[in-house]
Formats: sequence, C-alpha cells, structure tokens
Amino acid sequence: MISHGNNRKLLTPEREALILEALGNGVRTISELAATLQVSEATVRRDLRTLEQRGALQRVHGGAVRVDDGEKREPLFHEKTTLRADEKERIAEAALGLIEDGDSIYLDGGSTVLALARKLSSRHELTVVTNSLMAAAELMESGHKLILLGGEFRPLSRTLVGPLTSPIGEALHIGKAFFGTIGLTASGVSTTDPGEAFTKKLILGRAEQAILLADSGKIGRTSLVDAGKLDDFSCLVTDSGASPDFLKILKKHRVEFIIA
Amino acid sequence: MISHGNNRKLLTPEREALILEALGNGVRTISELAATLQVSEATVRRDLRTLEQRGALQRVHGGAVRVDDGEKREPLFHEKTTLRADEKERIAEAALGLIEDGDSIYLDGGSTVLALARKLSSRHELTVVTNSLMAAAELMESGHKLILLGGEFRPLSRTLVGPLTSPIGEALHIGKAFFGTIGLTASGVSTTDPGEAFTKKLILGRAEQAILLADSGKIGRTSLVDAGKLDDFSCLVTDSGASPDFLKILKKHRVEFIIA
DNA sequence: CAAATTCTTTCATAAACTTGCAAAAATAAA
DNA sequence: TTTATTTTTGCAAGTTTATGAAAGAATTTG
Repeated sequence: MISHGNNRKLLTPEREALILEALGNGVRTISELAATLQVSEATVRRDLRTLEQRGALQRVHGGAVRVDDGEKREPLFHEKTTLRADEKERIAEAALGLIEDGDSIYLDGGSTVLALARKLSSRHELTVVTNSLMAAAELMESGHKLILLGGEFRPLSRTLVGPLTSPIGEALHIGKAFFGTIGLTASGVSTTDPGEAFTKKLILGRAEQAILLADSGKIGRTSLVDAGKLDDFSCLVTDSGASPDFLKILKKHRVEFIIA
Repeated sequence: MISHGNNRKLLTPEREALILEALGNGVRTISELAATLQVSEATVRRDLRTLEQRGALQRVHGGAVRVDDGEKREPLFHEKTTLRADEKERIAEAALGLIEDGDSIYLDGGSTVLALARKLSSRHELTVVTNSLMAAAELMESGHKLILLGGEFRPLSRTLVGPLTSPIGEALHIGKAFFGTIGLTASGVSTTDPGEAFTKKLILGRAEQAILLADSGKIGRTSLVDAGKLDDFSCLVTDSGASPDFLKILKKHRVEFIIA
C-alpha cells in the first residue's frame, strides 16, 4: 500500500498512483475516490481524464474501472513513455506494415518511433540508421545492420542532434524515414530543440519516403522550432482521434494517411 | 535516508546527488527537498531544472519524480564480466589524474576505458567524445557535454566503427584521447576488427595526446589488424605486471608510462 | 417522461512557478 | 593579504497552474 503518513498535500503523480492502486482490478466511484484521496470530486474527475488518456483505466458513468494488462505496475511514474501508450502501440504496428525485409530505414527519436523499433525483430536484414540512443539500445542485438548518426547528445530526448549530424547524414542513402514530433499543424511539424529540428530537416532532405508517426494529441499543437513542412512528408500514421478537418488539409498537401 | 553530518554548505553537485537519492523511486515536494537540504525553494527549483535538462528526473507541479532508472540503463549495460577488474580499476584511477576540468577528451571502447568513464563525475565541464555506447550510457546524466562519433555499430564491442566515423572525427579537435586495445607489442597495438582499427587510427591522428590504457595481460599479444604504432602514443598506463624489457622498449620510443 | 444523479464548463482563489534583481559567496587577480 | 570579477543564492513581483465550487448539460433510472 502506498501510504502518505504525513498529511501533506499529494502531488499529481502520487494521486494518480493511489487511484490506480485503489482501483485494483475492480471499480470505484468518484465519491469513494474523492473521500480516499481527500480531494474534491472535480479533481478526481480531472485525474481520471488524464489517466484514461494514458490508457491506464477506463471511465464509466459515476466512476472508473481498471483495464489491467497484467504487467503495468511500473508505468505510474514515467508517464512520458506511456502517454497514450495504446495509440502509440497501434501506430507503431501500422508503421511496421510499411517496412519490408532488406529495407534501409531511418528511426528518429520519440516514444512512438521507439515502439516501432521494438517491433523490428519481425523483419530481416534491415539497415537501420538512427539518432536515438534508446532505439539503438533496443536494436543492439537484433541482428540488423545498425548505423548511428554522430553528433551532440541531447539528454532530454536521448538523441544525437545538431550540425555534427550533417557530415554523416549526407553520406547516407535512406529509403524510408520514420519521424516523431512534438507538434503538428497545417504549416508543418515543430519541435522544442533547434538542434533536433536541424537533424530532422537534414534527414527529411535525404530520405526517399518520409513517414510521420504522431498520435492525434499532437495535432494542433506547435512547439518552438519549425522542423519541416507538410509537403516534405509522404505519409502520416495517426490514430482515430484525428479531426476530419485536418485530414482534409493532408489531402490538399498530398500526404497520405493511415488511421491505426 | 539523506544525511550530511557536518553542516558546512553543500556544493551544487552534492546537492544534486542528494536530491536524486532522496527521490529514490518516488516523488518529493519542493518544500520537502528545501527543508532537507537547508536551502531556499528557489535553489531547489533551479537544481531540479538542470537535473531535468540532464534527463535525470522529471518535474511535476509541486515537486519532482524520478524517471525510472532501471529500465533505461539495463539494456545498454549488460556488460561482460570483466577480467582483471582490480588492475583495470587502478589504471582508470591513474588515467583520471591526467584529466582536468574543462578538458576535451576522447574515450575509446573497452572495459578499462569504461572504468575511466565511470569516474568522470569527479570532473566538471568536460567535453567527451566517444565511439562507445557503453561509455555514452554511463555519461548520459553526467552533465558533461557528450558527443558521439557516428558510424556502423559493432555489437561485440558496442562501439561505432569504420569509415563512417571519419567525417565527424575529422571535424573535431581532441585534447587527450584514451584508448583500449586487445594486443600490445613493440610494433604497436592491434585489434580484431578492421573497422575498429580504422577508427583508432583516425582519432590517433587527430588527438594532441594519445594515452593507451592496457593491463599487463595485453602486453606481448597480437591481434588481427594493426591499429597504431608505439610512436603514435604519448603515454601508456598499465599495471605492475609489465615486464622491464617492455618498459625499456617504451623508453626507446619516447612513450611515457605510468604504473598504476 | 420526469426526477435524480453525474458530468462538463466556467470562474474565483490559492498555491506554485518564472523572471529579474540585489546581496552574498566563491573565485580570480593584484 | 586586498580588490575585482564571476557565480550562486534568496527574495519579490508578475504570471501560470491547479483546485474546488457552482450552474447548466447530459445520462441514468424508475
């Protein structure tokens, strides 16, 4: 049992953990949870909403039920990787369908692309180029040919970014490049770090096909730095949350899309 | 639990270490941390900001949570059990003495050099260039500037090797380069993989000082590919098992040596 | 269909965060 | 040593975010 002996106010992640624990395998009402956590029902509702977004539980009228996938004890605290985990999983699965044995592909940073990396053991003789240390770690023992872009290490995303990636990037020929992003709008993709944007654009210019993996939560969001126009991409893989309006925009730019 | 018996003021890195320790696997509020460390909340916020930048934790409103350590390090870290661990440890310690704050250094692959990488937290503001994924994983959260050589991944040594390392290698200026090796004789160092030899020679040509870390077991052994002459190195760090005869050869080639 | 409950939205307030600035400490220079 | 310069720290003003309450919309239930 997670206890909070000292009765200081709980932080959001703690509350979320307690909610999930309280749910166990069953059902809890809003008022029960509010009483247990000593917060208002409004706050419980807000927490439940984000947890549902994350795929950790399912809301029902009056409360919530747990969708226990067996081994989900850990994900409480590192939300970044598990945000919208279900959508990302499905998106990665759909992207996998675009890859054939013998392909030479590029993997960008980001958790959605990382989910794709985990699935690559079902293909053979790939040449995988990447700037993501997480993806590289995943593929170390895969048997595929693995090439890392060199460059400056960016701790937050665990990727190699910036101008130093360009000499090696320019030496490579890439068939299909799979990108993640922070924000996606009609004017293109954007990301937080200039170095990251630089490297994205570099690879965008060298790949025969550029495929963007982005859950619908990314659509409509913008970040600091522009990292490529919509026209630069040949395909977007997203989930069913994408608005029809945005899909219309994609058509206008001749970007195919796959709803996973 | 945290304690810092003597009540002198803590230095920033000490505070950061204590914050990480306090977080353990859980979550702490700003005010808790401020009370524990006896500094203002503003300072805690600043520390948390840099630690988040460094990827060591994640901030939430009101405090911070630890980004689970176990999962991120494990995959990169499965290391073959090191032979002659004691010697390697001492050699690494001696090599550490050659590094000063602000230096720009290169770390090659191999377990001895990896041992050196683990000690680098006692230095500040280093620029570390490496072709070793093990070393990179070790230094991810160190706060040092980290640059990876790009290139083809060699699973056995977990390093990046071959011709693709040359464009980026040629763009860098390196002060002190630390190398490992398989074999070391009067005619120079040798290694098993041609790609690895290529990259060693590349960096050898670009570093102001080349320092070889090799336990005495390596002396007298040869491997497949030549990877540099004795004259290319300015210093060898080894253990007391090195034969006087070989030390005489070193002197003739004007290679300094340190017996750790 | 109506009553009751639950949900969403909006808003006010309190807590937490960011930024800029000045004092204090540490470091370098004289 | 003293003095100057840089860095770090704490404080305060303004901004943002989270929370709980309240009113209207939606859903369930009899």
